[in-house]
Amino acid sequence: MSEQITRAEFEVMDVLWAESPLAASDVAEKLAEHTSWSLKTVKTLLSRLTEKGVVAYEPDGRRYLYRPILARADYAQSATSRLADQLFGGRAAPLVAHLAEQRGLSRDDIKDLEALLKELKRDGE
Amino acid sequence: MSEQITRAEFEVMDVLWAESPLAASDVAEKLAEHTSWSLKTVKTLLSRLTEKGVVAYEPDGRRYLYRPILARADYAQSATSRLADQLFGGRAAPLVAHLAEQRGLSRDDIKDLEALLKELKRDGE
DNA sequence: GTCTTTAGACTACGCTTGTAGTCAGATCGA
DNA sequence: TCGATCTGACTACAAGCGTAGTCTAAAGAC
Repeated sequence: MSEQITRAEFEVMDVLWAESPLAASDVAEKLAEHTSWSLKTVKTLLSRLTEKGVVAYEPDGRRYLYRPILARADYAQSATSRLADQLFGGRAAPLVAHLAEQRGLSRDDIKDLEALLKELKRDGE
Repeated sequence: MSEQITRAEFEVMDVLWAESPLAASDVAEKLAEHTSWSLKTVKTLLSRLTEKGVVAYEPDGRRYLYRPILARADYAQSATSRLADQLFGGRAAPLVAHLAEQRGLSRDDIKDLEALLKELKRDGE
């Protein structure tokens, strides 16, 4: 269902995922911290996102407040799946292996993963 | 360094990663198994990939043989990292959690991951 | 009540991407 | 040797994307 979200659009979504609803100017302000996009640009991106059905807006006086429809977790899941399918035949282990190889996993990462695995094993039985 | 590889370009790379060097017609033939791209399309994609510096070619009679310069593992690593950074703050565990939640992990996946973790722990000490 | 500001609507424009088409030279088959 | 064929080089073109600009109506400043 959900159409492609582009890089620029993702940045906007990420702001909305962190806090919503927000007016276009608020989104632009947050984005200004790490981009140099004009308010116009941000508004265009918001329009495209609403066209794509992943952001909704409601009137608030003479402006709109925007909020995500697509949840971050859903987006994360589909993006992760796509990557796993494309590159690793859908398997998780080689994916983690690549992450580990490139940057190493912290002790905490390993602990989290172990806990996760334990839980998965319990569920699987 | 490596520029963006698009979806269509990735399909071409995937063929070359599986077997190389190949002539354009061979690549097109393999791709025909799951796409309906014309030979022309495939050639355009190969040209763009060589422009991007991720594919090299050598003359072979009156045609070229293409081979990947960018290794599959390198691409996989950078794509995986990008995803992890974008969506999971660079952490592996939540990434795996998402994969697991959506599709479950097979017993083999879990075994592989456990082995990988054991190894990582050993290395870390 | 006019002037300025601010919001959204609509438009723009060059670059990238997906998907080819045309042209010209080399080669092959007869 | 002469056309058919195959290859690469170059060109095309619409849709998507990054990045705004203009137009217009409403609201606030005085």
